[in-house]
Amino acid sequence: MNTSLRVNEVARHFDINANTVRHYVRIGLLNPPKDDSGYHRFNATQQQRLGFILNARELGFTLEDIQQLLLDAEQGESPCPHAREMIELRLQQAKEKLASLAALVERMEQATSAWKNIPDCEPCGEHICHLIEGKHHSA
Amino acid sequence: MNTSLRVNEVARHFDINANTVRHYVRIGLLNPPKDDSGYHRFNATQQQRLGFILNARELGFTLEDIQQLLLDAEQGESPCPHAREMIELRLQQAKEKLASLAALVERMEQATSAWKNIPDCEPCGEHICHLIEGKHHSA
DNA sequence: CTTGACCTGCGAGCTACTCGCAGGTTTATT
DNA sequence: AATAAACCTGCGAGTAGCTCGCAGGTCAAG
Repeated sequence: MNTSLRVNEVARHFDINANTVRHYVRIGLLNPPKDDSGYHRFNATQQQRLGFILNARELGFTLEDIQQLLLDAEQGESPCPHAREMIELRLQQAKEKLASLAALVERMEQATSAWKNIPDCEPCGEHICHLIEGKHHSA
Repeated sequence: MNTSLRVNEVARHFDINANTVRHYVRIGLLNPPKDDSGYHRFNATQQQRLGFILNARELGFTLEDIQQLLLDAEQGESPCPHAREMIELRLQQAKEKLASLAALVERMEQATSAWKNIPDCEPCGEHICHLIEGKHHSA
């Protein structure tokens, strides 16, 4: 666990894209020191940080949220209160998104179903595509 | 219907943000001619186009999809075959997104529920946030 | 000492807007 | 007619979270 990995190695270890790791470094979520060749080196602390980031991401936190939690911990404060607040907000947002996405799927299914009984339109200059412009999804 | 509206007027008419209209102009979805003062003017054709765009958007087509459909119609071909193909793909993608989002909401709800019985952690240097790093969401 | 495989950080691009801004247009007031 | 205020314009840049491409650096083998 005291090994110091390079970007590609740590990415393989966590089974993620190396570019994702580079992205987290770029935006400051990770701060791996550089070696003599100028390559980023991920020690145990940075590896733990990355593990934390991936866990938090799985729970719907944004990268900015995660940055805040890491900052809390660095400054010796418990990140838990923030985590509890944040997940409540993110959960609510996720539910809203879920609802609107479900509504979209519903609209799409109704449209495809209705389109089965409608022939293709010939371009007549009056409409662009009567399938899409039709009234069948406004009722 | 033969009125020629400016950006803000047409936006109000369709109840959308004027910047959205400008965006569509910028990416070429709309091609309103300019008047003597250099302002975009939306005639009946452009207004119909915008209406079509909004309808298609409601059905889950991407702006690129919509561009293709408009191109079909401009070239005198029926856009319907493309529309049928596209909506099938977009529907499938929307369903996948819906499933993963539902799974996320499920994980978040389980986590918040589990966290109710766990006190805040004090920073001890061993972990970053035991709520997030805990095993309760990997089981 | 050179070939080649592998790796690096960084710039730019992706979706569909949304915001801010310098500056042009129009209208009301002096 | 001049001017100030209100309104509107197009365009540059920013948003989330990656993902890709690329010029160039590193390193072991021959």
